[in-house]
Amino acid sequence: MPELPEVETVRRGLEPVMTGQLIERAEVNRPDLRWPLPERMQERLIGQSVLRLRRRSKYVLADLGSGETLLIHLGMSGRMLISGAEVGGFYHDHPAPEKHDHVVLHMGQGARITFNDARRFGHMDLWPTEDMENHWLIKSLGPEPLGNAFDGAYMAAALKGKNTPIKTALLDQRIVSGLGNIYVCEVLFRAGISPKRKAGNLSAERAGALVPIIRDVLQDAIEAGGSSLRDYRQADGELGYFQHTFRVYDREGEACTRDACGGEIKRIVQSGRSSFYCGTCQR
DNA sequence: ATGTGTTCCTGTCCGC
DNA sequence: TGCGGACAGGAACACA
Repeated sequence: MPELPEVETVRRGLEPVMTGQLIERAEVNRPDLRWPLPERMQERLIGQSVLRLRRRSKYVLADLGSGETLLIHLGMSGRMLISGAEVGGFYHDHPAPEKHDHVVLHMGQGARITFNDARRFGHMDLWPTEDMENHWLIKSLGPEPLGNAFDGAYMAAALKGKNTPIKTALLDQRIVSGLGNIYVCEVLFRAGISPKRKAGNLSAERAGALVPIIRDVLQDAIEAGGSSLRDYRQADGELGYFQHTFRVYDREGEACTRDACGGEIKRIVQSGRSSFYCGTCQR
């Protein structure tokens, strides 16, 4: 699930129970996530205050009073659960422990944050705050799609000469960071560009036109996530999963929703991932 | 340097 | 109802 909008929703949901609060205790049930968790993680977390919660690409970054930053990546199946606190105006009691609860943070005021990740593609790390941009997972990330450095000129230059399909290029976090499989499909649909088109074959105009579309798609999804946080009425305090309707993703065989198109949504596999697109209006 | 395929894990769903 | 295979929102890594 977690692409940039979901990660941002998780960050916003964690903010009230983390920012300005103390980590009183940390449980590590399984240290072997995608990579081993950092040495002495519990000790380095215990007693630390959370100064601020940030997001870079699909990473949540919690700056601690110790001068270290806790990096959180959700991978494919990572979930964050808040309990012992109000979420969206509703108090969520502590649930029974579940199978893949790998890390549990016990915060001040009795709140608890549980990181659950069945596939264990997620990760956590601790790294000096001042050196965060040099963290090995962060340093080669491309620009933030919602930031100022990401503009039409940049996009055109980044795609120029690329032989790879545009679908693959937009998934490449070095080109632009934060998009995943779902939102790349949605972006290409809105742009009317076939996922099979070679990135370098796009005109500078069409490449540049991707920028406001990418921003809109992400912004819309973040807003949908925000409203799901506001109206939190689910049984648990799980963050980041919100019902969002997609125009093409997972709609193989359905009719294209673009006015007067009448095409059919197709699915192909590109570099091992499904691409959904309209064969008629995406060129 | 680039582009492509494989790999890490578990869970779910679909057809036989 | 069981079983095998495909597939899942990520991304590093090994290889041509």
